[in-house]
Amino acid sequence: MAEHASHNPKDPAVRANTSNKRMSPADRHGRIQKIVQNQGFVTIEYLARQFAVTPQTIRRDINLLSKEGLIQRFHGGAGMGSSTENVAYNERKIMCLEEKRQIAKMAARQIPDHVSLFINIGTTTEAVARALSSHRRLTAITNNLNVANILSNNEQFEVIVAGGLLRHRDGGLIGEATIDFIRQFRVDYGIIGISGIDVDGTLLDFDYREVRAARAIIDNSRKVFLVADHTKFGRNAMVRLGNIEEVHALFTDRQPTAPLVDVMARAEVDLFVA
Amino acid sequence: MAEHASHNPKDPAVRANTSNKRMSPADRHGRIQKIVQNQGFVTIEYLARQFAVTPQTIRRDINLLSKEGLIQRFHGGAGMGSSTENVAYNERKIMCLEEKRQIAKMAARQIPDHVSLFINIGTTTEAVARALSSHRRLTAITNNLNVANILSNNEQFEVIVAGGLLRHRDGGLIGEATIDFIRQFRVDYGIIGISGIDVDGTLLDFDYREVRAARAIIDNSRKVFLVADHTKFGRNAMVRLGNIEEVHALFTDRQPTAPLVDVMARAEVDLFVA
DNA sequence: AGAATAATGTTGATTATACCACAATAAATC
DNA sequence: GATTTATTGTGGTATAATCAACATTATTCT
Repeated sequence: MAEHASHNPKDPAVRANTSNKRMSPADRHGRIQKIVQNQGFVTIEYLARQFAVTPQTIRRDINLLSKEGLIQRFHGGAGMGSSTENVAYNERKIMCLEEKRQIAKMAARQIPDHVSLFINIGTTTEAVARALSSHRRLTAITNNLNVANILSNNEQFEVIVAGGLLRHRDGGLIGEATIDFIRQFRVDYGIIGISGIDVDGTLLDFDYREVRAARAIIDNSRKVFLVADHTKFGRNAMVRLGNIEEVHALFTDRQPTAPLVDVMARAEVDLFVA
Repeated sequence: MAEHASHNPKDPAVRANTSNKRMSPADRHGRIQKIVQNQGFVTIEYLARQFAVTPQTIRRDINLLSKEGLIQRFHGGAGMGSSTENVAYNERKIMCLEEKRQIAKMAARQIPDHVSLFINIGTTTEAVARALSSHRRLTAITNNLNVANILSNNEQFEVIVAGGLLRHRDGGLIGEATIDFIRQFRVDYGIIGISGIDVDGTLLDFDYREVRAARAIIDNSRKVFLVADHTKFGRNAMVRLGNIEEVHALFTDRQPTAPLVDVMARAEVDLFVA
């Protein structure tokens, strides 16, 4: 009755490659993980043939492994997670990626070697961390796990992670413990992002806990750099962080509106446009 | 008589990728190929977002490129042409990996839902974190960035990262700040790994800063679980962490030597062997 | 051995992706 | 500037992959 011969476990042509006995699920999981790591990407069909089981079983395995973060699940197959390669982080928020890269590059150029700095939460600040990769002997304190991972690739950097509650969404660390931790330091440069900048220069964000962390960074940095792409201009958010007058330089990708430029000029805030 | 000017590959790519203007198809093809080569596998959705075009356009690109044999087409995405078709089964040192999985699974079974726990540095403790993935509503404090990443995949978990100096090698957080941070909490379960266990039950490690963190975890946990594979038995390391009498349970993959079992029995340390 | 448990296979409904043909847009040529 | 050509977007439809539930088979435990 076995019409689907290709999936029949008893078919000698498709039996497991090391032994004719069915291997345990745990063994299979380990081998799947290894295959995925070697190949980069494999289809479910391929794995089903390799282990002489139905695709459904492989799907269950892959669901499990991806739940544990060991591999990444795709439609029709599985690929490497971000365990060994630092390639993939949150794929969702890579809008304006190129703009952010330009902004970050520009900001990194204004930061010398051998300095200490804060870097807080935000995709743009993450871009700055990447742009700093060829700097030398930096000491960086961050409440962003992605930034920590990026910077830790450079052996020369001393990376200090601020403790606190981990926000699942973006790897940000927040809470009272984070604030207290940040307050222990006083650094040369503070790199902060922002969710919105009002026309009068008010800096706005959505999460008050993140604002408090940013506040602590501003208060404990000798120079403060604000990085923000043009979508942040005029954008409204709930929580007030402060005013743009408090920062020393704004890095962005488009000329801000005239009123904002006026405010910045009066407060002697440097403006860098990519 | 412009015959096939549009597909001319010699046409110099003058359009910069930085501009928000739409890039030429040829440029996009080149960049897609590069991205695929770097990442190993990317989804069509991802590429569509990257280039701000519809998935359909990406599909046309991928069909073209795969027709030329430059990349390989998959359901939902594209990957590298697998130049190395050989499914070389490499080293067998995943043995330890598999054993760690077993140990971790066993330990996870002894941990209820809705509890708080410390998890410290070590590959075995990372395995425990993975094994905990289907638990519910755990609060975990860790000084291991990998553990933090693993646990943050579960939305139900409250993950607290202990601050401190980041060790590049393994993503561990160490230093005085880490100790102070850990001391702020008192949790139900402490999960610790170890580099060596002497025959008399002395727990040993290599890095004194890591030992101090583990010490703090033991002192502030109501129950302490030690996870260690059999390679740790009798292995020597420099720094003394404490004695096995201080832990409540040992999870391992092989029966320890008789003297050690005696010590554990006297101190009423539970022994779990996978 | 027999019962309990875990793992796998099977099926049909559901969802996601792919394809096709044509309309709309942008670039290029005259 | 109008026309031609290439390129991309937009539906509708086909196909593949996923999921959920249950039946079946291995495995484990007493």
